[in-house]
Amino acid sequence: MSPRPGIDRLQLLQTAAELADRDGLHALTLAALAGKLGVRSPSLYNHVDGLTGLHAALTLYGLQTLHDRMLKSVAGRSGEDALRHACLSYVDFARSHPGLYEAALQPIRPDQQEIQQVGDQIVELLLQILVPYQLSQSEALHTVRTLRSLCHGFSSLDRAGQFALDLSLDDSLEFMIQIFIDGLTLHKTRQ
Amino acid sequence: MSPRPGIDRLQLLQTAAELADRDGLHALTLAALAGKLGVRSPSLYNHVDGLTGLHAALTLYGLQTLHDRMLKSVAGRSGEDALRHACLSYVDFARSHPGLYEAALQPIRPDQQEIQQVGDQIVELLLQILVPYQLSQSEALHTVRTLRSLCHGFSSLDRAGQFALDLSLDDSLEFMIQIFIDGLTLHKTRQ
DNA sequence: TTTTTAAAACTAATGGTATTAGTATATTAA
DNA sequence: TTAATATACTAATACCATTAGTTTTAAAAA
Repeated sequence: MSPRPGIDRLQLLQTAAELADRDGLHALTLAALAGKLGVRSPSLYNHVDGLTGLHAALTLYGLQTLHDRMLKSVAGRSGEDALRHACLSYVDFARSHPGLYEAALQPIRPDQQEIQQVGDQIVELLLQILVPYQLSQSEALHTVRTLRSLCHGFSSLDRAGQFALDLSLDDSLEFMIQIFIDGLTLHKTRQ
Repeated sequence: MSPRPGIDRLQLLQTAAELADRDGLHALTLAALAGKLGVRSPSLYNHVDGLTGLHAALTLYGLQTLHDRMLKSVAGRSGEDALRHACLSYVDFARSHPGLYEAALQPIRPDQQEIQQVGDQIVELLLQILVPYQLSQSEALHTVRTLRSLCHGFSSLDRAGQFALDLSLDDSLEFMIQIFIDGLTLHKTRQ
């Protein structure tokens, strides 16, 4: 045990995520976080390495949460069903935790290995789902990039208010997943 | 003519874009921009409405530039060829102007009509390209959302360093576009 | 040519932010 | 009861956006 309890790290991350979800990642300041935790800003430096460190911690926390959600949503499913639910859980997470999701996809530096690892876990989860499609290794990786682009692009554009038209978002999502699955199926049968 | 020339607005936007491209949008401060323009920060308030106004101006400028690039790249092309080049020019713009592109896709408020309009122009350009596919109106709009999600997601993940693996980005992009075209083709033939 | 005018530049000042240095405190372990 | 140490604190600095008020400058009017 520590000589003084201090702030719980998980509580710090959850509070930071709350602020980011409510007001946007840009509004997550050390001052605001400290205020909500009932502490002075400099005290936070005992737990995170400044604002940059807080962002990095949130990136990791967000990716871990995203991976967890996706993992649970595809448990017991396979094939198209798994693919569909992987996308749905991805988009659902981004929609329900916009600030944390934004933090999760902040640019990462090559030396941030722990973050890289969680990203790799997500890639491997998707690769696992794609096994039934019997793709070559490079094809599978291209497919994962396509899947991630689709889910991230949709989530990101939605949050940015770029889908302003009066047209169901859920229908669009179902449509695009189907286009992807059809494209992949056609690609496979052509070989 | 004005009673005093002052800073050229286009030059202001270009300089701001340069800074954003080089150091990231978050590093574009009024202080930095003023410094590069050889002027004091408060003077910028004669040209833009603070940092928020600068961001809004960059959003518009970025979207206009993106639309212009796409328009030129699909001139004289049609069908799959046009579709492919629309995606390629989109991703190319995002890659070569990361800061300006990031600004272009900042969240927009409903009252920013001029920005909305340019966004609509991009949507209409894509709808035009999709005419040969004879889609219903709602299908066409879902398709445009899919296209934009793919292009934005790919560009955004690329910039964020999420495509770390040693695998050709250009190959992934070509693969992704082909999956989309195949999926759309299959969707059409099924009706 | 001289005067007027208005936009654009400036200085000065304020408040908010991150960050660092150094000090006080509280809790565990000896 | 005391010593050690992680944590929180205050104080201070530097940078930033922003506002208010003043000065400058170039074009238009006289």
